[in-house]
Amino acid sequence: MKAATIRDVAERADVSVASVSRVLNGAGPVTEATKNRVLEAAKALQYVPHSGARSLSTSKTQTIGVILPDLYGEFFSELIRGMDVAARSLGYHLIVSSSHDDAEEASAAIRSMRGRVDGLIVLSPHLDAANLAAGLAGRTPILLMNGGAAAGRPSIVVDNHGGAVLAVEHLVATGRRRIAHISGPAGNLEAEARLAGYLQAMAQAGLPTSVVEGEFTQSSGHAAGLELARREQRPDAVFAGNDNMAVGAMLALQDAGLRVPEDMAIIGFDDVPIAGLVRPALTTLRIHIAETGRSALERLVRLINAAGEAVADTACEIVRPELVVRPSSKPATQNQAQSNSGGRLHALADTPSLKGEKT
Amino acid sequence: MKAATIRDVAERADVSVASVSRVLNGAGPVTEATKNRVLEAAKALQYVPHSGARSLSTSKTQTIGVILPDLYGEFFSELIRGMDVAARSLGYHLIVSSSHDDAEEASAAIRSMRGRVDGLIVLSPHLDAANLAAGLAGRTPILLMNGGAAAGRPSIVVDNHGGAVLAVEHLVATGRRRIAHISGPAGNLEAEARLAGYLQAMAQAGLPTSVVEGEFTQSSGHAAGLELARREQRPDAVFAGNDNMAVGAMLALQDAGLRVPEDMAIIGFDDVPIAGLVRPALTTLRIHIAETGRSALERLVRLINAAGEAVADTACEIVRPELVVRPSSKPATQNQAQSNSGGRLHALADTPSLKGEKT
DNA sequence: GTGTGTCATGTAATCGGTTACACGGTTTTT
DNA sequence: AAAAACCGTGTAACCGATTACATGACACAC
Repeated sequence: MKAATIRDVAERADVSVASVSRVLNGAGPVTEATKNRVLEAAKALQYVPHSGARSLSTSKTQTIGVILPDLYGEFFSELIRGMDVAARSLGYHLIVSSSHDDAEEASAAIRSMRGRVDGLIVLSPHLDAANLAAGLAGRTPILLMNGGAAAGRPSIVVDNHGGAVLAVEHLVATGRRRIAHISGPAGNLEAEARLAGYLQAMAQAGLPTSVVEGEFTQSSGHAAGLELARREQRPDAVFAGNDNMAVGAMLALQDAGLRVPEDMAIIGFDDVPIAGLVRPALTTLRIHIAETGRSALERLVRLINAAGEAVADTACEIVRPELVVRPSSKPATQNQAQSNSGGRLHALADTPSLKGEKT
Repeated sequence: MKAATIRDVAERADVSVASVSRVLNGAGPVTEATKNRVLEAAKALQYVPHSGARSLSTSKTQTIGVILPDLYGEFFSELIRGMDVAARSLGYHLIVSSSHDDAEEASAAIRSMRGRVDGLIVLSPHLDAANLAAGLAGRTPILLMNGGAAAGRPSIVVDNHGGAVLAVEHLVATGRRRIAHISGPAGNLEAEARLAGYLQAMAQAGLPTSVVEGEFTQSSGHAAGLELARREQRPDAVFAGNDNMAVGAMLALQDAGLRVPEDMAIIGFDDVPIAGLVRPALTTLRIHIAETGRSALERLVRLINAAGEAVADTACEIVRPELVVRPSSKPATQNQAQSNSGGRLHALADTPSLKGEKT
C-alpha cells in the first residue's frame, strides 16, 4: 500500500487538489463544510504531506545544512546543540555533514546540498575561497565559520588571536615564565591564529617560545604532554590550542607524576563542558559554544529571509573569548602539595546557559 | 541570477534534457561528442543538480532522519558520530531532530520527515506504539532504539537490566553493601530497566535498596550526590543510571569532602568518553556508543534496500553492556589516603575504536 | 531495394505538491 | 434590472529532475 497523496485526499473528499492544499495550509478561502470533508478524508487516509514535493514547488526546504570538519569531541556537539535549539524554534531542520578531510571533499559536500537546504553554515577550515565560490553557484546563502574571514561574506569568527594573548598574559601575570604551546594542526586557520597570538604575546613579554605540534585531539595532547614532561628544561606552564588537547596533556603530566598546577599550569581554549569536570578544573577561554551556534543559525535564517534584498549582510561578527580562571592555572606559590586543594570552583554552578538541563 | 537547471544545460549544449541526465548519471548510451558538449556546458554554467527534484522523481532522498529526545551530553553526540561515519560511507545524509518533550511532539517530528528521508532511526523514549503507527503511514522504514522493544519491529535495544545487574554484582563482589541507585527520570524506559535491574540484583544479594531520583543530567547527579553524602547512614557505593549523573555525583561527593572510591565507590552506565577522563576514572558499563550508532545506520540502510521484500527484518538486536572497571570502584580496603593512587588506568589507551583520532 | 536490428537521441509523462488564473454563482450597487 | 464586486472552487502550469517509449539514422543481410 503506497502512501496517500494529495490527489487521493481530493478524490475522497470530492474536491480539487487546490482545495485540499488550501485547507491543509490554512491559506485561501474555504467553506466550513469543505474544510471538514477534507480534514476527514485526510485523517481517514492517514495523509501526511510529502515535504520533498512541497519543497520543490515552493523552493523552500525549511532545512539548513551544517558542514563540519569533524564530529569528534564536545566542541562540535555543543555547537550543533545550539543550532538545533534555534532551528527547532524557527521551524527548520538540520542536516549535518562532517569529516571532510580536504577542500575537494568539502566542496563536494556543499554541492550535494543543492536543492536540499535553504542555507549553509560552513565550518570546514580547509575550505579555500575558490572551492567555496564553486559551491556558491546556486546563490545559496552561506554563513562562514571557518576561521578565515572571507572578505565580504557573512561570517562569524572567534578572535583566536586575542584569546591566545589573554591566555599568555594570564599565565605571565600569575608568575609563569617558561610557557609552552601545544598547537593545532598546520593548515587549520583557527590553530594558526592561536599560535600567532601565543607567539606575539610571548614576544611582547620578552619570553622564549616553545611549540609542540598537536592535532586538536586528546591523544595528540597526551603525546605533547609526555614530551613536555620529559624535557630537561621543563616548562612551568602550557597553553594548549584547545580544551581537548589540554585535557590530554593534563592526564599525561599527571601520569608522569607531575602536579597541576604546582609543577605546571595548564590552560585550554573553548570551554567545552568537560573543562569544568576534570580535576583540577581547567582554566580556559570561554566561547559559549552553544550560544554561538544558536546565534549563527538565527543569523543564517535572517539571511535566507532577506535573500535578494538590497541591504546585504556581509559583516564579519567577532566572538571574543573570555578568560575563565579555574584551578589548573593557580599560581604555583599559593598551592601546596595537597592534590585537590582549595580554591576549587563549583563546577556545576559555573556552566554557561543553554545547558539543556531539565530543571 | 538564478541557478542553472538541467534545461539550461541542455539548451546550451544543444541536446535534450534526457541526454544531459544520461551524461551526468553515466546511465544510457551517449556519443563521446555529446558527452563532451554536455560536460562543457555544465561546467560553463556551474551546474549543480537539484537533489530535491531528483528525490521527487526517483523516490530516493539518500537521507536518513534521526529522532532524538535530546542533544545534550556525550551519549548522543557519540551516537550521531557513529551514524555519520556509516552514512558517509554509504552515501547518505543525516538529518537530526531533537528535543521532543512529549510523544505528540515526537510524532509530529516523525511526520514532518515524510518525503525528506528514506528511513528513520527513532530514539524517543516517550514514543508509544500508537503514535509510532500514525507516523508509519507512509511505509517509511523505521529502526527503533527507544529502549522498549516494540514487538515485531526492527529495533536495537541495550540490555539495561542485565547491565545494571552486572554493576551491582561488581560492587557487591568488591565488598560494598550499602549500595544506592541514582535513577533516571520516571517514564524513561531505559531508566526504568536499569532501576529494575538494580532492584533485582540487590534483592538477589539480600541487600536493602535505596533510590534517589535523577534526570540523567549532570546537575541532577550532583544534587543526588549531595543528598547521599549528607545521609546519616551513608552508602558505601552508588550506581548511577548513566555516566552523566555519575560524574555529577562524584564531584558532589568530592566537594563534600568524601573520597572516591575509599568512602564511596561510584559506577556509571554508557562509557561516554568523559568517563575515562575524570579522576578517579569512572567504572562503567560500556556500550560502544559510536559502534552501535554505526551498526544501527547500516542496518537501516539494509532495511531500506530490502523494502518490500519477503524476508522482513523484524529482529530485536540486543546490545549487551560490558563492565569496565576503573579506579572509581576499587575496593575500599586496597586504596589508602593518597588521592590518585595506584592502579590508574591509562585512560587514552583505554578508548573504544571509532574515536576519530587522526593518527 | 526492402527489411531488420542497433543505437543515439528526443518527447513527454511522472513524482507530489503549490498557486495564478478562470469560472460560475451570490450578493451588493446604482 | 444590469453592472460590479465578491467568493468558493476547479483547471492546469510549474518546480527540476528521471525515464519509458518513440523516432530517425545508419549498417547489414537478403
